[in-house]
Amino acid sequence: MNRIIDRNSPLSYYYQLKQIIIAMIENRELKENDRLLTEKEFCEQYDISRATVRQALQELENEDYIYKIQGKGTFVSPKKFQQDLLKFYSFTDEMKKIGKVPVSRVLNFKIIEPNSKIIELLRIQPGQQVYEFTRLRLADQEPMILETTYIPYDLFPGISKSDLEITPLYDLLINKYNTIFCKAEEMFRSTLLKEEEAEILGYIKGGPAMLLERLTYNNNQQIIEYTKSIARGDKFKYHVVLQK
Amino acid sequence: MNRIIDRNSPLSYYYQLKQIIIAMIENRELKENDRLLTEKEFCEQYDISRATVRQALQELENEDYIYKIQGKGTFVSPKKFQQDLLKFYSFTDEMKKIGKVPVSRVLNFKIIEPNSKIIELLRIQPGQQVYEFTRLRLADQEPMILETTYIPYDLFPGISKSDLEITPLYDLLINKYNTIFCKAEEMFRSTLLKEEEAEILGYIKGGPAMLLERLTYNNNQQIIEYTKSIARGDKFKYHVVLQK
DNA sequence: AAGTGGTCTAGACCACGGA
DNA sequence: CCGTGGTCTAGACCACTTC
Repeated sequence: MNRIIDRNSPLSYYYQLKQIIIAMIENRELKENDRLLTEKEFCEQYDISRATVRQALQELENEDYIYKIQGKGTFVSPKKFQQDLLKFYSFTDEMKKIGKVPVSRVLNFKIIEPNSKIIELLRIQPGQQVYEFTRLRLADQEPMILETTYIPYDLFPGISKSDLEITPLYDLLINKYNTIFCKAEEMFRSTLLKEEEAEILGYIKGGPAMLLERLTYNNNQQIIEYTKSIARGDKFKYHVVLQK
Repeated sequence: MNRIIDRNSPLSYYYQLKQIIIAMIENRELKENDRLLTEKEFCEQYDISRATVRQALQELENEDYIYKIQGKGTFVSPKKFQQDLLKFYSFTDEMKKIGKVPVSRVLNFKIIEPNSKIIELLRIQPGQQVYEFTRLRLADQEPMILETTYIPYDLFPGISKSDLEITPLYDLLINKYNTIFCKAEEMFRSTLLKEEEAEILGYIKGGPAMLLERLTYNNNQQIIEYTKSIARGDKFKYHVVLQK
């Protein structure tokens, strides 16, 4: 990435400036809430007019890369969408919200050669290894959800069972592996509890249950996680708000 | 709404122009895909500079009120979110997508004094009447979903059973009553089919089912619909994508 | 008072679409 | 070709924050 405006480029100046600033944010040269150059400084440094600088900054603000405070300056946005996305799926937060104490037990932790269904879902090559682990989520010591997760080994080498027991999965991927979550896809179906599921969840065989499948993507559009969950139908509900 | 820029107003010119244009769109003086004045014409008509006009139009484009086509002009956006919102819930569209023929049968149509649960959900006053009707949705003649809907009578006086049989509900509310859909809230749970539900849906008692509840809001934040649905668990799945 | 972003002007040239 | 929106300049004054 050239850190100057190319006067012969077919790309507009404001667009080139945007790309320069985005690159600095994604390279971590600029971190969350860091202050950018002032508009005047951008004008001088890149020898462009203030209107051009303002167009670049305005678009970056619209795209949530930065925020502006009059009289103070322009700053790098915290990654709010990623937070929202994770909050959306956070068993821990949801349970705390309704005053329950969340606990997660790792029942099973393996590194395996996946079957063809998992290979297809994770979009990996045959022969690539994946983590497979099953977690039981409890609220106030009552079993709620049984989750089995598949994660490509190559993307996150060196995760151990004890990592999972200590640290929430998403915290691990974000902090240890610098992962950025960009997209998630989730599917719900109703089903009936099988005997072994009923036993683990402490509920009756044939009881109502929600079957959830989740695919999570990073900022390179790679699939970083596939999780299949069984949630107790008497305890679990799903709420969506759609608003402009 | 004054259709001139007030030079003494504390409001900025571009903001005043935005409000003028929004008012024209919401008054239906400008309809979907109508062309607006050109930027030059706005400059002349309101005696402001082109940069000011462009700021107003840029923000309106960001807010999806308008779209611009270089060389052609600026146009009023179709109400895409409303379409998306409805598409999201449109049984008809979903079935067509997978090549099934959707049919809807109105099993029951009444105007009632609602019970306290419905009064609370619809946020109406005791004594106000509501429509209550039950529809069975079929795909290729196979029963899929059983929906019971409650709608405040006062907001939409004069709906008849035959209206519902002829016209999709949302088309009726949009076109006959000029309703604008702004927000919807939906809740899912797993449950087991009761005997009478199983009979209507042509499935086994105790079979898996999805219980859906939906609240729909108009642009005045009034609740215009509460629907409780039972969907066959073996036929129905729900898919969500979250993306920045 | 000095420095920041917010608004606004008057003017220029370019790229695209249509007659 | 002309009219449209797209980009860019150089400069002005205002409102807000900090010192």
